[in-house]
Amino acid sequence: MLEIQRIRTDKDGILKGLSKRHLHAEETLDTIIKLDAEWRGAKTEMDGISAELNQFAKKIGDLYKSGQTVEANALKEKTTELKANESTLKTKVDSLEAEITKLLYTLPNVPNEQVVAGRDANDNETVFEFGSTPTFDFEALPHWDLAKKYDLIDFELGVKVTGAGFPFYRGKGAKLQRALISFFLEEASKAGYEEIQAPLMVNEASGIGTGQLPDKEGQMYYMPADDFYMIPTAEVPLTNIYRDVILPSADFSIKMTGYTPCFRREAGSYGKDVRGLNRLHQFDKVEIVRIEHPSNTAKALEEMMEHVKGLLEKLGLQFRILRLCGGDMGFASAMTYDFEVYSAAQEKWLEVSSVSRFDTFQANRLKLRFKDEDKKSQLCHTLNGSALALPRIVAALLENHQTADGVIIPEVLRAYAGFDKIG
RNA sequence: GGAGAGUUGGCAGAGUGGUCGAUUGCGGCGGUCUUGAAAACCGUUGAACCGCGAGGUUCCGGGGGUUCGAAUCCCUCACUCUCCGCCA
Repeated sequence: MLEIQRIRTDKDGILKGLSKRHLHAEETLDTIIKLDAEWRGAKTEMDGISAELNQFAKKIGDLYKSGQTVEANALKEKTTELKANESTLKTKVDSLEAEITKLLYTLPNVPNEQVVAGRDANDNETVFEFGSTPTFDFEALPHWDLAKKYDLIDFELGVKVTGAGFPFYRGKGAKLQRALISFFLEEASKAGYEEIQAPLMVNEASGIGTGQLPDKEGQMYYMPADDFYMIPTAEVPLTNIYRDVILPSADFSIKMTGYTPCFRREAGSYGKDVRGLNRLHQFDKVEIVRIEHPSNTAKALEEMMEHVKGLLEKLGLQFRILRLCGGDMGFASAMTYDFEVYSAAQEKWLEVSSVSRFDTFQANRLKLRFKDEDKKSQLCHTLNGSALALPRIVAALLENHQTADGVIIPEVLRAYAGFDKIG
């Protein structure tokens, strides 16, 4: 959520930023500014009346105590009208507040100055490339065929037991999952992230804190009996640890990592885009989350990208990094880098990680602040990224490291997996 | 699932209608003393909003009500804890 203060003072800057998302927010901003002015007027007036009423109450109390009942009763009558005015104003203030908040919720984050304008994925900028496309002297199979051939993943069984998008992993497939999770968590620990096991369901306040709610309910599984949401990413529970927290000094840098299954209801999409592991309702992911002083955000983002790069290099996967254009960025993001791995057998790029800075957008909703040198509360910055999401990594590993007689497991995974080849 | 008890400032914990944004202790910060530290002593220490400022308003789990006046009384919702039951 954008800060109202910022809208008051930097409307043009915000408009310019949002236009990179192809969002024309002038009308919304003007409405907010107008409502805010009304709100401040009504609030000031109401506060004045409250102050007056407080004075009366004090006087009446004193009069009663000194036995001057008649005078006290006379004063009481004077309060009636004031109370009515106060009540009217309160209604007005409350409804203005609600209206403003509702509008604020509709505005996405303002893109960073480095972000280019653009409409969709076609306008993203490639900022880094690594590796080369493997070539095969036999007919390379897509991962869903490899998964079947080596009995690694059973999609049909998932349909039977749960539904589409909930696969079973078995044998070496299951062990490969576990190996990847362990590898990712270990690497994150080595990089200084605290490993955390988080709940897989969260309450409504947490959903609002990180921006999934309101409005995007449909993307999450919801348990009405208990009013819980299944997490779409570990970002939600990890970041919400710091909801309503004021860090005591400006000297902090919080680095967390966690493995969780992630649950996405998703919508739309069909055909080969959702085939196999490309898009699932439940998948595994190791997430990294950082909470930083605003002056450290750029550096933190850089470090997170280096971390993810390192993982992909160690797995021997060809990848590229895209800086998303305004139109392709998530609602809460100020800047996002997507990591895509090339799938040789599918001949397409698969998104395996998304590293973003949110600046104060989440912190404002979370009320996550720190005390600066002047003991003033200031909003922190939040960042997060996948390091990494498993399914498409598995797809790429199977497809890119396949040979005519099996799939070679990357060196770094062998100790975790307990085998060096599938098949 | 059954029964009961709670929810107050970073923490602990007072406070049953006005002098309460709230006693006290711990912790934090500043100081005195000390070569330095500890101890002791003194002072200080919640958040949000409106206002150029002076200052004002709001917040004692959330919401509503009674009253001139509510942390305190009433209603309602949520959550937590204890005991019993069930259970990984």
